[in-house]
Parts: sequence; structure tokens; C-alpha cells
Amino acid sequence: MQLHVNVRATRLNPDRLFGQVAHRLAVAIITGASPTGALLPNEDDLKDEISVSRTAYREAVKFLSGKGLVEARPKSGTRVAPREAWNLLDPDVLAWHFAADPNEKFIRDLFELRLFVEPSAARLAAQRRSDADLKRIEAAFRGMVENPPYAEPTVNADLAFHEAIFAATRNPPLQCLAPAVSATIQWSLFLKAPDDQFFFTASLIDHERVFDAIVQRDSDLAAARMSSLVIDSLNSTLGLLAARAQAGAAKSA
Amino acid sequence: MQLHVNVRATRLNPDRLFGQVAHRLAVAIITGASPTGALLPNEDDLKDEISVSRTAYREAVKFLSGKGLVEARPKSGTRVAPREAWNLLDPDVLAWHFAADPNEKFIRDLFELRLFVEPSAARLAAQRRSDADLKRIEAAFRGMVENPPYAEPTVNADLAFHEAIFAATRNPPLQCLAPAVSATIQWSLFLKAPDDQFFFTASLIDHERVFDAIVQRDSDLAAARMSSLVIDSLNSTLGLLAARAQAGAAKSA
DNA sequence: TTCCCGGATAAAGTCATACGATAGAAACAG
DNA sequence: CTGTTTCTATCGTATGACTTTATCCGGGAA
Repeated sequence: MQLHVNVRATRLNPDRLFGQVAHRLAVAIITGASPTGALLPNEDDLKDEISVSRTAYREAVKFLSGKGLVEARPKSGTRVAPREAWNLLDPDVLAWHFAADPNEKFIRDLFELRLFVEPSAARLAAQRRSDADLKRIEAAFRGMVENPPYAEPTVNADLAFHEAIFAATRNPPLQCLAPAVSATIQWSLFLKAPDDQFFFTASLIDHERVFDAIVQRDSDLAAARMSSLVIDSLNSTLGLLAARAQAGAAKSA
Repeated sequence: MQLHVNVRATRLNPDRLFGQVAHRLAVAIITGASPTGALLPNEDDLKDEISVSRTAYREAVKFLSGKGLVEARPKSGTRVAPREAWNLLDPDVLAWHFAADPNEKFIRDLFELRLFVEPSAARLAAQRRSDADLKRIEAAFRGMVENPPYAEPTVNADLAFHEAIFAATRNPPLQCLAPAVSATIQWSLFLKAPDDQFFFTASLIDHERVFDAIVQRDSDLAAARMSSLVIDSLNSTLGLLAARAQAGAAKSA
């Protein structure tokens, strides 16, 4: 069975010019290089900066404004919107964060959200899953087992596993949170220590236990086990963040 | 104290031409008038349809593509994306739904999500609230009490109440779910029966109990009471939906 | 017949230019 | 110093030309 991945992947087409411009602007905003309230380069000036036509630039801005990153007000200029206005759960916005340094608070917040949502999703999945859902979840799990730890197919299988559970909830708005879950998983990978065999094996077991509970249609068990999975994942990620912070401190000293 | 409302309100500027076009297209997509896979009017043909320049049209499409509603590919055309790709939690997408007939499944799904998230949010708020948060929540609650039932200021106060609780969680990604909660509240209003004094009073009591729990920093209590609030609200809304369905059936019969 | 390749083609993407409208600053008058 | 006017900068919209890309389709090779 084919793995379902990235149904709700990023919408920005990097092949297109406006997409590259949008990416540049977005990263500058998210890293804080363009602080809140800063005027974006004037639509005429930007020709000199990145030799691109006003059209492409404006379409990039429209794309970003839809996600709340910028606010274009006629005559006064296009400004970076305050962070409270950003749609942090948008797949593109989540993805752009990977171009910035890891923000521990943000990652913790995402895990916190995940801890609220994903156990409930697992509960619903246990109640509502069809056989097709089950196959899809199982295929994803096997993808995690059969590939080398932390390799790309393994990570994709991990993402597919969680996506499949969301899909089994039959709740489309809830499924829109899958990208946020994916982001935390990708952060773990991004931060991964070279050979973390222990955490990987533990993670596999966590996943298997969730899967079994869903097979058995035991909703409370599924929720509880998903909680454990998320907490284990959080702890592992926090460990990696701490290690990274230590390494950074050592280097700068 | 001023009520904080709509921090994360819709980003579409209805004064601008491209905004009107985006709204038109979005409503057609969400109502299903333009079904999945349908080609949007060709960029050249649309001049005849809605006499608007290609520029404005294209910017509207970019805006919608960022929310996953449409997908534009050279040579093949701009198509309506499948619903799984839509960002249903985006404030604009939620708002556009109000232009369509109420979709009971969608509203139930939103309530389900709310039931997973908002009690947890109330729990965090009880733990983390500052005095300023408390003032903001209280101001919103007073706004609900002091205005006539179902009047606009009352509804705004209701929205502000829930937004303020999300704000008190200090978790920005979680706060991004506030628009989804607001949407359910606005649906209740939208469907409201003329004089539903009973439900309104019950709702006030629910809100007061949540507020008290947050004041007392009793996180479990806050979560439990928020659950009750959401369930009561769900039941009330389902009742309105049923009444509406009955009325519709009677009319068509 | 089937398969692969390559050109025709249609649609979106990009560019340059022009003009309109208006928010906000600057200049000015009281 | 304050209120008013003028002016400019900047976004919004329109238009036409050109570029890029993916699909379609037909022809030639296996």
C-alpha cells in the first residue's frame, strides 16, 4: 500500500518566482529580521533589491497576507503584522519556521497543543476507523519498522502514521491540525542526535501500542497510549534541544 | 476596559476589488457551486464574466491558493482543490462558510474540536492567567451580562470571553484555534430562535462558573466547567439546527 | 499494435508601463 | 502652536506583451 503523505502539504510552489519571493519575505519575518511593524521594501525599490517585477512581488505579498504575516494598507505601506495575527497552524507558516533557528518556546507550545489534541484524535480513530483506515495506519507503521532509523522514508512513515490517525477521525477541521503534529515530528528529526537508537526503539513501541489500541477499538486505551507517545516524544525532543543549547554555549565560550 | 475582539479576524479587505473577487470565488467553492476539480474561469474569459482586470483576479487566486482552496497549474488551469486540502481553521475560510447554508456535519465537527481543545485551554488559563488576563475575561463577561440577549455587543463579548481565555494560555499556536471557537459561537447566533431566554441564562451561568474557576486558579475545575459550557452550547445549537431543519421540511412540503 | 518522443498549444506566470486614489507628511497660514 | 491645505509617496487597478510550463496529440520506431 502506498503511503499517504503531505495531503495538506505546503502550498507554496518554489518553482515559481512569486513563491521564492514569498519564501524570502516569510523567513525574514519569522526569524525576526523584519520586526513587527517594519515596512516591507517599497514595491518600487524592491526591483533594485531582488530584481523581480512588481507583479510577482505583489502576489507574494497577497499570499503572505492571507496567512496574517503582513498587512498591506493602502498608501501607508505594507507592514509586518504582529505575531498574534499570524496563522501559526498554517502548513506554510509551520514550514517556514524550519528556516529559522529552533525556537524552544514555540516547539513546546506545539507539543502542548499536540498533547491536547492528538490523544482525542486517537480516541475518535479507535471508534470510527474503517478497515481501510486500519490498513493505512498499519502500512505507515510498517514503513517505520522496515526502514533505517531517522532515514527519510522512516520519517515520512511516521508523518503518515499520524496523518492516517487524523484521517480516521472523519473530522476535517480536526485533520487540519495534522500539519502541526507533523511539524513537531520534523523538529525532532531536525534536532536529532546522530545515533539515538534508544529513543527510536522506544518510539516504535509507542506507535505499535497506539496502533494495537486502535485495532481493538479501545478508545480510552488509544487515547492514553497516544498521550504516552506524545510525552515520550516531547521529552526526547527537549533532550535534543538541551544538548543543542549546551553545544551552542560551549562553542560560543 | 475595552473589549479585545477579532485580533485574528479575517484578513480579506472587502473594500478592495481583489478582496471582493476572492470572496465571490471562495463562497462559490465552499457552497459547492464550483465543485472539486472544476476549472475556474479562464484568466482571459473572466474579463467578460466579472469585468475585472487579470491583475485583480490573479491576486484573488493567490490569496485563495494560500488557504488551499484552489490550485493553479500552468496549461491545465486553475482548479478547485479537494476539500481535504482546505485550511478549514483559517479565519477567512471559517467566515466564508457563513455565506453558505449551515452544514450540520461541519458545525458538529467544529464543536467536537472545541470540546477537545477549549477545556484544556481553560485549564492552562487557570494556571497561567495574569491579573490583566483576569480583568480582560471579566470585562468580557460583564459585557455579556449587561447587554440584551443575542444583541451584537453581547455576542462580541461572548467571543471576547473565549478569546481572552485563549490569550491567557500564553500558547500562540493554541490561540490560533480561537477563530474556530468563535465560528461555533457565531453559528449559534446565526441559527438563534427569536427568544431563547432559557438557553441564554444557562449560558451566562456556564460562563460565570468557568470564570470563577479561573479566578480561583483551579485548573481541573476550569476544564470541567468549560466542558459543560461547550456541551450545553452544542446541545443548544443542535436544537436550533433541528428546528431549522423541521421548518425547512415543513416549508418545502 | 504499442510505446516513446517531440512539437503544437493553451493556460498560467512574469514583466513593463500607466494611471487613479488616498493616507499621511510637509508646508503653510492663522 | 494649531488647523488647513497642498503635495507626495505608495498601494490598487488596468492593459498588453512576452515567457514558461505542462498537456495533448500525432508520427515514427520497436
